[in-house]
Amino acid sequence: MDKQDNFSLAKAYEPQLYENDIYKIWEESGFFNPDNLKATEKPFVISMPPPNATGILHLGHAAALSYEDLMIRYKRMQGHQALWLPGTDHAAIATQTKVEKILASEGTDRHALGREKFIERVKEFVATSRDTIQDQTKKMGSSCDWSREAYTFSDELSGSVNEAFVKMYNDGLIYRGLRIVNWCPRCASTLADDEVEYQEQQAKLYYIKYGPFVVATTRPETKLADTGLAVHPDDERYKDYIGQEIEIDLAGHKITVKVFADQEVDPEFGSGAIGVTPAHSVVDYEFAQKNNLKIIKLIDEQGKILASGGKYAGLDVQEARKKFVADLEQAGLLVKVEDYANNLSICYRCDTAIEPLTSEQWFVAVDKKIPSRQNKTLKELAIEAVKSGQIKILPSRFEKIYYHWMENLYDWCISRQIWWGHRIPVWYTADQKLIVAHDEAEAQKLAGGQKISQDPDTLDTWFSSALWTFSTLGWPNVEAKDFLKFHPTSVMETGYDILFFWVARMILMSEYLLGTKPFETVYLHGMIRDKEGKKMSKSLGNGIDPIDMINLYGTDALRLSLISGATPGADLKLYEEKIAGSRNFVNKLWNISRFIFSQTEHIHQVALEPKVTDKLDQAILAKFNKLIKEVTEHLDKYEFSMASVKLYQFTWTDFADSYVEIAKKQGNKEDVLLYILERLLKLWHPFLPYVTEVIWKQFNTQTLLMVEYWPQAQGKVDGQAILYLDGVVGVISRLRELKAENKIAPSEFPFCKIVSSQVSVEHLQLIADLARVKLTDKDIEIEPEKIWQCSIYINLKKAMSAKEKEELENYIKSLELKLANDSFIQNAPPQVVEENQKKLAESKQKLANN
RNA sequence: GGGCAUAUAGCUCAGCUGGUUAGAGCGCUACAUUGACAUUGUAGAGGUCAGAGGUUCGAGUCCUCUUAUGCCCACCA
Repeated sequence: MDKQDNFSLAKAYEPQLYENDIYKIWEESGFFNPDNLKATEKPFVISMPPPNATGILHLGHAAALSYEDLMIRYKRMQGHQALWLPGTDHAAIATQTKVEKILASEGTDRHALGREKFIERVKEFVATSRDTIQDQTKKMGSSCDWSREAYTFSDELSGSVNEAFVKMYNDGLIYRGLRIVNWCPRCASTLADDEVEYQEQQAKLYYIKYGPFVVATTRPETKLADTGLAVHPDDERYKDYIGQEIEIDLAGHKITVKVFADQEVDPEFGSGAIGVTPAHSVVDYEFAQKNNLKIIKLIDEQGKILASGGKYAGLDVQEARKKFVADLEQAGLLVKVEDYANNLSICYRCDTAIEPLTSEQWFVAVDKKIPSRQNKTLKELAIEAVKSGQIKILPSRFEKIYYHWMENLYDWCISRQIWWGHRIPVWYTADQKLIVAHDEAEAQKLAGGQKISQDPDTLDTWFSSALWTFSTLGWPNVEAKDFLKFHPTSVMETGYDILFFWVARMILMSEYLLGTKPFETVYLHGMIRDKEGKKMSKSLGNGIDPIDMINLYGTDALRLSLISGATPGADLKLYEEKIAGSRNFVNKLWNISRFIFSQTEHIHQVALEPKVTDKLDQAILAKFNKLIKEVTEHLDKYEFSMASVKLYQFTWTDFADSYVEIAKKQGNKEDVLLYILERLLKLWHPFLPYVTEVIWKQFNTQTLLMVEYWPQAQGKVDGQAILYLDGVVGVISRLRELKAENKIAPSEFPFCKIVSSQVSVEHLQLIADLARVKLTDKDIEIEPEKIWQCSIYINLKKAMSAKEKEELENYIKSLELKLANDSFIQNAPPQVVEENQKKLAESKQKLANN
């Protein structure tokens, strides 16, 4: 009995018992580090999109980690030196916001702490949340190289940030200028254009008597700083005013506006006249540039009215609006107020309404020709990298979106007024001379002994992330071993929601700084949603915590759930039942292994495909070879879900339900079973790393499955054998169907005679055993039923229902009609015609049998 | 306002360049079950492939329009 001694697998797979140990073994093996892998193929590299160092892992991260680890493990098994470089992002605004909230709950704020203490506080916070993220990343089974773990705010990476800044400044690609910017009053900082989100809101549209005009506005208070009035050039009502400067009295507040014409003005909207406030509207700022308007700054960085607002000075925007509207009304200048739906711009980090205002900031010039790059602009370089096909974006429709975004990009505002982030590497002398340097010492030298102070602003967090693929590999040291070996990276796997924030900027920076692409392929995954398709969020309470799922069902189950059904660019609905289903599959794989091992005298590896004579063995090997081919092809095409579905079907249906059952009856299949199982574990490993590695241990090879070679299909796929197996299974199913239909208990064995010239006696017996019928040689007085290559004589009948009969008759009719159609016979390929004839014959037979 | 995506069984999704009576998993129904697995097995019910036109011998699959949903972009005050 004591085959039990051969193996030690519990009845059900309990992931909690194994996962931590297995991860430790992997980690200690050193194989996460490509330096310890034999180089048989060129390196395969993924830079892990650095999660923000602020919080916990959510399902989006879990999905990304699953896809990335899948690719990395697959490539590693194929003999590539696979490098998956992990890290975290200091996430400037997000982190600062978070810590400010904590401070607020303690009744203090960053100003009370002061800059240095505040930064210390953020560092503490980041250190603990980074540990959490690292633990959770490990829990997902991620085979990333922790020895190369990076952090955007480390000394090394800060060095590359300064290097990039200085180089760009020297090339004239970074400049300081007074322009209108997006200002978040809560963050007290500028934002880049793409960091602004829009939220539809119900607003009021105020119609204000404005000298001889009426203007409509959603923000009446800004009218205090109007310096222009725009009308359509063909608008008869206002033609005479064009070019004039008009003084306007707004309930005591006097302004002077220059009237000008612009095609952009819609004469139908509102009154057809637009009051222009250059300092506080992006559109108006552009009007001002074109028409040489004065710019009066009305609102300050705290959202308060400046002295230019006259008696409203000192009020905050909302109060000023109220008061001003009341004053207008009293002066009889408020014509009417309408309800109006418009888009409010809000901060993507804290949802606060954005205040556009003019301010002196640092910008990256995206439209400036670069002499060292054949006079191309940053924009052009970034567009070309994709247009030329050097970088592929999956799914490809995002390439168009990418072009559109790039083409419409304005200069990128990179200075932020927050404290947490890379300090802008610019120093000022007492007489405001500006010094750009790599560090303070260099700046000091350049200042020639003068006293200097550093610019207080920090850089946009995306500036440092844009360098991620190479700053993590040693750049700016272009001789660095890692940089030479691993850049450009292979795949950038990330969510489509940060295509612009991050992917686009990495391309831009890499093309400019290195003259090469940062990666070959961009794989954009979709968002993870709940069963209703809603975004998972804390406020909705519909979020699933990946760690909870791992504790309940195991990491492998979670990973498989995130992989199957996911296609690039498409959102994935995830729900607990799906994860439970994956858990069931993992357990199935476990039990298949358990059974095979229990049947085996000595568990061993079977190096070569077993030589077999039985057609059923040939068939399962043929199906398996086909599977290897398909799975490999799907993975090469980034069709992860397809690969998992094919593996799932083979494992459960073909292998467990069909072949293992056959093997139980026939016996003596040890080598075929072991041969397939061993390779099946390998194929599954990138999807289900833990359970496969645990089972693998039973082979006692002292090797890790993680670094075993990816299986290769042997020879041509034997299609004949596959058809034979499918035929046998078909007959078994038919017999079971007849039994079930006739309410014959599974334990009963009705007599049955099966005649076939193609199927061996042994296999006929097998069919009978699996279908649970008793074979007899005696004649049974009944019309045989023809299934595949067998004639079945059995005293059972499935009575065709009236509906089924009707359906069959209709089907026969449609076939007859089709075959009677000359143009079908002429146009359709002969193969198709033949198939239809065959189907007709079969259907007629089936009808006759009833 | 522009663009993109999706629409197939109660639910989540396959269905490649047009040619099996449209498939899977979950759920549902019936039956079974103490030596791989109830995290199981066997069988079954369930769809006019969003709607309307068109191309074709033939359309879930191609074209046009319509509808619904979701997303992205956009300076309509």
